[in-house]
Amino acid sequence: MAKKSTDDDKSPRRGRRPGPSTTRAEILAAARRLFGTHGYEGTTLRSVADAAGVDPALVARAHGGKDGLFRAAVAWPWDPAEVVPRVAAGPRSRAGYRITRLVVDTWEDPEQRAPLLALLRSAAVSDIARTLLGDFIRVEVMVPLVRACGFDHPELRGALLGGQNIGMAMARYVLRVEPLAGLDPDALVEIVGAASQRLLTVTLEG
Amino acid sequence: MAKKSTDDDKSPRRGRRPGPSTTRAEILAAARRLFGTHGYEGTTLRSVADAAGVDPALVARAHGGKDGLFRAAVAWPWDPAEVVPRVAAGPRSRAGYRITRLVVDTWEDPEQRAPLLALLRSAAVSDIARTLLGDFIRVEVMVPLVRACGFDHPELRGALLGGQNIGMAMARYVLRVEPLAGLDPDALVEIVGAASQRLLTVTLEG
DNA sequence: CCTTTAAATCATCGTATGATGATATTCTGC
DNA sequence: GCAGAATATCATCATACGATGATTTAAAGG
Repeated sequence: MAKKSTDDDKSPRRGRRPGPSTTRAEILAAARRLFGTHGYEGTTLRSVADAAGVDPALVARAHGGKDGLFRAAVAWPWDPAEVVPRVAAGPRSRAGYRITRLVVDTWEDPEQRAPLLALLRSAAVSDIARTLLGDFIRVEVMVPLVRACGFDHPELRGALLGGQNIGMAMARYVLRVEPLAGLDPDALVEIVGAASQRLLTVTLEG
Repeated sequence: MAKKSTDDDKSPRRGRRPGPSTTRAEILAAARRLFGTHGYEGTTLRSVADAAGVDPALVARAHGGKDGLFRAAVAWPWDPAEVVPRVAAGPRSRAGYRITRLVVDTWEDPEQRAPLLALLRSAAVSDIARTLLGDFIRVEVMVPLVRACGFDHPELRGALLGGQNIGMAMARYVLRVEPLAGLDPDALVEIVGAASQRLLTVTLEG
């Protein structure tokens, strides 16, 4: 059936394509989508290749193997060094709401949701994901945020806040439990923000 | 190390063993351990066979394939029909604490922790796990508990509570973020219980 | 007893996965 | 304009996985 390659081509022609190449970025985008949907183990290099419309070997090499591809796919969407001081600024009595707002806004942006989902979905099996998630709480965002807001026991409160947000994300975006999954983001911030505020201010013995 | 045996090494002898067989239960125990450590995809039937000291084919068949083995491994450790009314009994002002106590007690029992870990670690990739976890919130425990305690919006509050507890478990038992991971269980109940109580009593518009 | 059923291993089968060497094409620096 | 780096596919490779048919041994039931 395939004769002349008028346009019904089936053979993608062997070497490099003319013009500037955006393939690496497309591979990354496809990987982000698939890692976010199926997690680390559930995503194969071949499925990424399919989604990106390229040869599997290219996917395997372009970012340095599957691990490298995953690392690149879950790179943090914003810079904590910039975000933490900005969110910490403001009245302490609303700090829980501001932190929750940050988390919910990030999740609600479809662009940023994929890497977070990938991280969450892979925390079970991938040491990389587990380390990144742990650092998100301990080192990058949660604990520094609590500390910057001037609350005591920043490590414990940061861990509690991190858990709170991870659980909310699991229920809303992974398990999709209704009516939580369909709840208006502002209402969600209101509710979870109040709970977070309590975690920040409740007295801790010791 | 090895028991004294005349034919001391390699050949496990072909057919059924004399005496009553506990192998099915041992396979299940090994599976629970491994699913809890590595999740669904990260656990292979061969690794379970190794851990149980048994032929892989036996593992594959004994509980009806990998799916059947997983289902058996994460069977719920207690009967919701008995537990829900018991926890619901008592003053509403302490309901959040009692619910948290139930969850923490379950997680702190090493026997019961493995299946919960397996569920949590596999929620990303396994439809079975996702369904079971969702039903835990929606149908079996959380929502019924909120309803039995007589609070309004039981679906939403149950989902929020479920998320709260899942997040706490992720941070404490999967990511093992300190000092949350090392926190005394009673102190944990005190803190998370307060947050849960708030989720039960905060006013929800609509 | 003797037949049936359950328990256990062995030997594969088909498939999928991540990786890599080989090769073809295009772009870039000099 | 040409050497070399960057892009892209093709063709495999070794490995690992879950499943299953075949066979052997022990228990159970009449």
